[in-house]
Amino acid sequence: MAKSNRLADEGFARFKTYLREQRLKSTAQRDAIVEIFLKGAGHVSVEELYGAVRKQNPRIGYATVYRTMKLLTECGLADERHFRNGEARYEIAEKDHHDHLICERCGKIVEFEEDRIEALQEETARRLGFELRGHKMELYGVCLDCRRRGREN
Amino acid sequence: MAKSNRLADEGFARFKTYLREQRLKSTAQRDAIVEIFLKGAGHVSVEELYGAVRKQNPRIGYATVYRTMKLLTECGLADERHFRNGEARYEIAEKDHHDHLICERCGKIVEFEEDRIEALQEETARRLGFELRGHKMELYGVCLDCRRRGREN
DNA sequence: GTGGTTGCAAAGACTTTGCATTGTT
DNA sequence: AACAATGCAAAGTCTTTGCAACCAC
Repeated sequence: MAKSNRLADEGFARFKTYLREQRLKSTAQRDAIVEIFLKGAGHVSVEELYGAVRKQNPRIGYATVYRTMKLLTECGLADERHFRNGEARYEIAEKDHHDHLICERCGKIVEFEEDRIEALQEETARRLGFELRGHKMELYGVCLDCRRRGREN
Repeated sequence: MAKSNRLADEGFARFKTYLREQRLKSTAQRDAIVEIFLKGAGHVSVEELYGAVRKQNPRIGYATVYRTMKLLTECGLADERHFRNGEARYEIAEKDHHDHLICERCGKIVEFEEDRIEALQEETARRLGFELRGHKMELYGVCLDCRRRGREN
């Protein structure tokens, strides 16, 4: 455990720098939350994060998780997203943009990127008089495993 | 007023049929909500709908609006969506699919469709082993009016 | 008359906030 | 020591649900 990966470490460092710049304080709680978030698979709900963080440090409240995720979002390390039901989920904001493909049966979320789609989005926005700033695209379908599983039964 | 348009009338008829099929009852409240929803511009929040419906019939509660919108969603006449903040907004489910282009400044929502993007989505899903069932795409940017307004100030 | 429907208010899910206490700097 | 951060619980949103009165069929 405590396996480190470059992305998480860079993110962590960036978070620390952000705190210093803003004259905010480093605390064990923030460290724990940010570390777990950055090492996680992404697309975490606050509840999941709270659960994971609590295993490491049971003296942490929901409010702190919410407040820390807001911080992370402000400093650009996390993106807040609302899938299907409107519950907030956070994902690591990575340099390279990607979109989501979601299985309607098992809930699996696969990330992908497709430059040809991005180009067409840009073109479409311009055609309609908009200056494109960002986008959100989610494809919903049924994954291979679930289709296979369906046939077995 | 009471201007009718074909789409709204068709939708209304379809709703009535659905009620009959399910052995549910027609009520003044349901009629009012569905009528206002179908004649509206789309992308209504429950709150907006509640406000509009109340002008016509003040004896209507929030619960009824929620329940009726759920009915409309079940019978395929409305789509429930969660934009930016997770609050539910409903739009008329039309035959032909479209996506959304949203102005980050004024909140204006423009609908568009772009077959080339849809084709690429299909292709992408297949490539990743998914059977595509649907999608959601939102482009965010700044509209012409807002850019113009920005320059004036 | 029967059984679905309504409005209200209460309860739920998720998130934010107030405040005394705790912890960083 | 100053003051931000925390945990808790209370308050806030948005949405759902329980229930007696009500209304469509």
